[in-house]
Amino acid sequence: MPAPLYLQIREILIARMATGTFRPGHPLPSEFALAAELNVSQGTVRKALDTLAADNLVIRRQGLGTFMPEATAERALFQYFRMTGADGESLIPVPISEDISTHPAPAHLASRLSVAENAPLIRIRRVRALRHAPATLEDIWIDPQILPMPANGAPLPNALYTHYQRAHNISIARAEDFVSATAAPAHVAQAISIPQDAPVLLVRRDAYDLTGRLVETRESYFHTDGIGYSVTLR
Amino acid sequence: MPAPLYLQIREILIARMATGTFRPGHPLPSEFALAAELNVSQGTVRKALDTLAADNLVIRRQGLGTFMPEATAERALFQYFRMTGADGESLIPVPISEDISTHPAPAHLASRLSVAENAPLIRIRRVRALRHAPATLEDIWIDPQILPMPANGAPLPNALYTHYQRAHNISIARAEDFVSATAAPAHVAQAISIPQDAPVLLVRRDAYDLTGRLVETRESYFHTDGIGYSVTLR
DNA sequence: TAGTGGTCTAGACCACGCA
DNA sequence: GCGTGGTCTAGACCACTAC
Repeated sequence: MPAPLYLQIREILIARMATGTFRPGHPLPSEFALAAELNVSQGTVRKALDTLAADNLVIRRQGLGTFMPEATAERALFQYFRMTGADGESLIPVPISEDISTHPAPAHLASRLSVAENAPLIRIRRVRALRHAPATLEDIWIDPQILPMPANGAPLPNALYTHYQRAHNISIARAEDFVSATAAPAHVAQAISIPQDAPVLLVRRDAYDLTGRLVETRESYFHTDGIGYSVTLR
Repeated sequence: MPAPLYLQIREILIARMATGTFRPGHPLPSEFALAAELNVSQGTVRKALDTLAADNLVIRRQGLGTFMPEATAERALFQYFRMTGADGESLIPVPISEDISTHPAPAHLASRLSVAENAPLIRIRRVRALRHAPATLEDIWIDPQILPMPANGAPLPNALYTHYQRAHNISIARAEDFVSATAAPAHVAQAISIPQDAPVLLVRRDAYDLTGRLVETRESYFHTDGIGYSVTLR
C-alpha cells in the first residue's frame, strides 16, 4: 500500500529543501502553486505543510507565505539551547574561546558518526559563559567528509548551524539529547573555573539533517549552579 | 475576535474530560455525533480532535474511535519516564521502598505549589531500581487539598498518576522538567548505595492537569552510571 | 487590491476492527 | 456489514501583509 498522498508530498518538499531547490529564509511556492504542479488538491498540500510546520521544518506566516527556516542564532537558541535558570528564565551563551583541531576518531564516537576508528575528525572545543561567568565547555565533533572545515586558522561563525546551512546547505532538523551527571574532568574544571570532580551536567547530542543523516555529535559540560536543562513533556 | 471554532470545540472537549463527562479508557462520541451536538461540521470536530491527539490528550484508533487516555503504568513509562541507557534502551523502574508522610511546606516548594509556607504537604519518598540496582530516590510533594492521601497506612498504587486519575479524576496533561547535576545528599547516597557527594542527576518536575493546575511537584535523584535523561528536540 | 495562509463546510471513498 | 477514523477533494469566506 502506498503512503498517503500528503506524506508523499511531504517527502518531496523535504527533498527540495535538502537539495537546495528551496532556499532558507525564502518562501516556498504557494499552496495552490504546489497543488497545481504536483497534481493534488490544495487541501492535500496544506496537510503536508501542516505536518512540516508541526516539526518546525517550515514556518507558516499568514499573508506572507510558507518559509524554509533560516538557521539564525536566535533560532538555534530558541529551538536547541535548553539551558535556563531555575525559574525557567532563558539564558544566552556568550563565547569565550574556541579551538578547532583534527583528531583520530575516539572509539565511542566513531560508531556514532559511522566512521572508522581513528579516522580523522574535526573537533571544535569551545568555552562559553552564562550570566557573565564561564559555565560550559563543549566538544563538537564532525566528519570532514560531510562538513569540511578550516582545520586551523579561519574564524568560525558564532552559530555553527548557520555555518552548516550557509556553506554546505545542511539544515539541522532534529537533535537527540542524552543528559547525565558526572564529575568534572580536569580540563573542564580548569576551563570554567570550578573544582575538579565537581558535579556537572554532561549533555551528549546527536544532530541530524533533513535527510536523517547524523552530521554532528557534541558533548557539552555545564556547571549547573542555578542553571539546568529544561524541557516540557506532553 | 472570538477564538476559531475548532479551538472552542477543543476547550469544550478538554472540559468534559476534566469534569468526568468523558471517562479515561472510554471512547468519546464519534466525530459525527459531536458535530451534530455542537452544531459544527465533522471537519471542524476532526481538527479539534487532531490538535488534542497532537498533545496526547486523546488517542485516535482507526475503526475503533477516539479515546480519553488512561493513566496506565505503561503510559506513564512511555510518556513521562525519560531515563534510558546510553544507547537509548528503555529502562523500567522497579519499586524498592515507599514512605508517605506529612510535612510543613518547605519555602522553595510552597511558592511552586501555591500554598502558604509551612502549610501541610504530603510527601511520598520512594526508592526505585534500574537494571536490578537501586538508582533513584524521589520526593513527590502534593497538596492534600487537591489530592487527599492516606497520610500513613494504606498502600499506594504502583503508578501514582493512575491513582490520581482513578480516585480523583485528575489526569496529568503536561510536565515541565528541570534537570541539573548535584552532589548526592547523605540520605540519597545511603538509599541508592553510592558515595556521599557523588555526582547525581536531579530532575525537578512540575506536573499539570487538564485544566492547567499544578497538582504535583517532585524531585528525583538519579545515579547516572550508563543511564541518562533522553529527549528529542525538533 | 492582490495574494497569501487560516477557517469552515460538504461530501466521497478508503482502511480498519469487530460482530 | 456496520461504524469508526483516515484520506482526498472542492469551494467559500476570513485575516493578514505588502504594494
